[in-house]
Amino acid sequence: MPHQNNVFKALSDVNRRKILQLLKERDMTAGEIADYFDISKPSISHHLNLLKQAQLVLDERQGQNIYYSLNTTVFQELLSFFLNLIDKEEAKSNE
Amino acid sequence: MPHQNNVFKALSDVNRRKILQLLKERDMTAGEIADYFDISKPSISHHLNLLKQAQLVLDERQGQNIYYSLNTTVFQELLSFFLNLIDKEEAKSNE
DNA sequence: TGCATATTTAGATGATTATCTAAATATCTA
DNA sequence: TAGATATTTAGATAATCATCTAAATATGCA
Repeated sequence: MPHQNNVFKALSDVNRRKILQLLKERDMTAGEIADYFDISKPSISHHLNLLKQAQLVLDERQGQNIYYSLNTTVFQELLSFFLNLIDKEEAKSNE
Repeated sequence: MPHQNNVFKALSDVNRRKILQLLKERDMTAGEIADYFDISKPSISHHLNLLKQAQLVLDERQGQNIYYSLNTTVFQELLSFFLNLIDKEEAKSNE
């Protein structure tokens, strides 16, 4: 159960959202991910760490590489957040 | 069509998310909203402005008051963002 | 063991951001 | 029009954050 604030903070950076989009297609190593960006590897590592703290991604070492993948569990929570806002709104307009 | 980055930045602050939760229940004036917080009115005004730029809220002046309300249109976009991530993930696991 | 590769950690720096107080603007009403 | 109320704007400050380089850690392999 990640702190909701961590999740939204993690999503507030365009590079981190781009990482999520990449991982949507397939699991990737930190190095592979870094190749898609113009920023340094330590910066990518920093972003991956924030995504990990938010539990938006999972990591698993395989030899020298660390593979990152999406953790969709937390996305379910996010969906609930937004659906809740919208549902209440619709309920209100039906009053 | 707000810039996606504005939307996520707007959601990245706990006070702004709390404002959205308040507006979920009913439309409120800037002053009424401020009463729910320990921070100054100018700070609340700043947060409302960011939410407005992200088009997450709408504002309408009525006399001396300015009423704020949720704008659910943009939430639909956000839902699409997350549903898209989850859908692709499920597609991948069905391969 | 020693070297190469992959990744992270440490520490510094510049940019962005949340917050404040003071002042300005808008509206209402006597 | 003058004073009161509601809200925003301006400008300053402290905290947070994204980024960098250099160094440390982890693993694989000859």
